[in-house]
Amino acid sequence: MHNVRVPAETSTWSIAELAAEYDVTLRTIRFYEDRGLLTPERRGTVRIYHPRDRVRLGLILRGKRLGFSLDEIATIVDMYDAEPGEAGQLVYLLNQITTRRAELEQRRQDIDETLSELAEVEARCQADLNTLRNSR
Amino acid sequence: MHNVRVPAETSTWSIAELAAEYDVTLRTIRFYEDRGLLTPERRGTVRIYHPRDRVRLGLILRGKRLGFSLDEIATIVDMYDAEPGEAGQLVYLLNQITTRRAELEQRRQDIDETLSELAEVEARCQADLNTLRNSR
DNA sequence: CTCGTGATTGACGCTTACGTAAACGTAAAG
DNA sequence: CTTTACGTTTACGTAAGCGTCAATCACGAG
Repeated sequence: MHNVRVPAETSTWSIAELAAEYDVTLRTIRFYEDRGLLTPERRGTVRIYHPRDRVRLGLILRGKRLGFSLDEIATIVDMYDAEPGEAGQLVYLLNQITTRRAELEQRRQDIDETLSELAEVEARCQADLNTLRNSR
Repeated sequence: MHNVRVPAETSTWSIAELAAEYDVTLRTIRFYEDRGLLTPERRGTVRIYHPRDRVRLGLILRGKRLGFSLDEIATIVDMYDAEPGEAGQLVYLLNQITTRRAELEQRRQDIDETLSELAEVEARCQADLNTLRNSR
């Protein structure tokens, strides 16, 4: 038997478990740590990932899907668990948010345009297919 | 005076004009040609860009904003001016469209999630700022 | 003719985001 | 004890997407 462990309290993950869950390689996860995006606990030399790390990995991958660079993703993700801090920090954060929001809205517009254009192409294809079928 | 040319019929552009309009470098435009994304006319050795090329450049840059690779962009952009062709081609195109649509809708969902989370962070920031102001 | 402007083709460099060994440690199972 | 599974660091390799010279034409103005 394969010794299917059902840990009493799995609020931590190994690097392999996280990799499997998000379908990335170990290399990728270690690389993100190298870039300061993840900071897992160390038990000896072994990495232990906590819920916080898991959430951040999800955010990182979503950022990637949106076409942000890892540097950009770093500033975005760090906004999520920023300490209250002083007024200057807060104002900086608010400005960052405004900037990112503008970018995201631009992207959404790009998506909507592309989707409607794809719909046109699709309609043309369907029409051409029908023409082919009728001329047979 | 700077000899502001107002050509009687500007349905073509130089590489510099296109670069200025889309705010990219000449190198970038030539690179896209190298990758088969643009195919300008040649007058001697000089590149002449027609409306078709201009449109394609716009599509390419939009694709980049959406985080697609140049290879992916190539297949997308080529769908736009695909010849009617035979049934197999049309079916292939329709499948491509389905795939791209799914990707785009995933991205839009990513964007919406990110936007609403940014709104939360923003609210927290504003609240913290108010707290700071009141405790002064 | 000469100069300035704008174009061309190499060709090498650089950053990002990992892939891919190589060489090694550790702990449980057989 | 040896194997197996899983983890580690170090380090070189690579593909994409341009940046950045350098050397060279072509042409209109003066």
